[in-house]
Amino acid sequence: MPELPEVETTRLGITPYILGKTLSELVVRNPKLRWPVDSELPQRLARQTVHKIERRGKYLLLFMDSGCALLHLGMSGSLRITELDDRELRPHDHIDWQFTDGTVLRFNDPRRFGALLWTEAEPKQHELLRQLGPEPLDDVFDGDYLYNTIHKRQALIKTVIMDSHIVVGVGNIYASEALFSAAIRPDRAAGSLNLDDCLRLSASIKHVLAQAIQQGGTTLRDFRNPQGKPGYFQQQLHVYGRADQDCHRCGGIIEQKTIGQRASYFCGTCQF
DNA sequence: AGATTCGCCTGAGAGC
DNA sequence: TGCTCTCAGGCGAATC
Repeated sequence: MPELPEVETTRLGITPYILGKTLSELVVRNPKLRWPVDSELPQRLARQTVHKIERRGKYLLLFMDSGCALLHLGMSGSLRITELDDRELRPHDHIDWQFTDGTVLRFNDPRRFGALLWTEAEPKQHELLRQLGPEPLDDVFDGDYLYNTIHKRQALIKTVIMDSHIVVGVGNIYASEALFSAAIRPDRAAGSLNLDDCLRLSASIKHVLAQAIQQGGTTLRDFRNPQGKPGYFQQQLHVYGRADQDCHRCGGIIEQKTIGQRASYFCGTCQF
């Protein structure tokens, strides 16, 4: 389930293989993703070159000659690098980016919550990106920002830090981990956090995400980087998926609770 | 406006 | 073995 670190790992993984390369053909085997892939996209993209690959939140931005492709992995999507003579399609290999040198970027997405969109305008003005909050690793995301943004909110803090309008890229796994790291219970009202709480929490979010990127992301079931290697961050998860196990910090028992219809994990002893 | 719920999907795992 | 049921989850849309 790709969150920001997995998307960033993917970006870093594909960049050396496709940057500066020219697309010979975009093959769309199944256009039925979260939004249908524009049937004219293959024709439009043919012979265009990849000039830059950026990330905004969990969106990958592939800057081409006449516009920008927005790629979202949803929750089960992945990209892998292969070659044109690789005829062994796996189930759910929906899209191939075939480049003139024989390199293929292959998009696989069993649950089809992912997306491939195209914009010829400034991509950050795109409907889906315009509303997004700051990048968690940017300096503008800090304790002051967090406090000012959430101190009147009644919603639960875990729900709020997962809201992409507040800050992008914090999914279910890292939300639990960051709150553990900051010693804040996930079911506190966001507005009950004081400035010091917000300083710790913003720092924890940055720390957890940066660590996860460094480890190549988290592999729970099936995440692989574009070269097929798993991530290693799951080896240092403190609470996620550890219900009834002992707390690494205080020896208490990790609890599981549904918050905002999502499984949440925390230590009731050392998170307040 | 903010909070909450829904819907899109399929694979994995549990239970029978 | 094989069927059915439940759960997982990003996030926009719809609803309260």
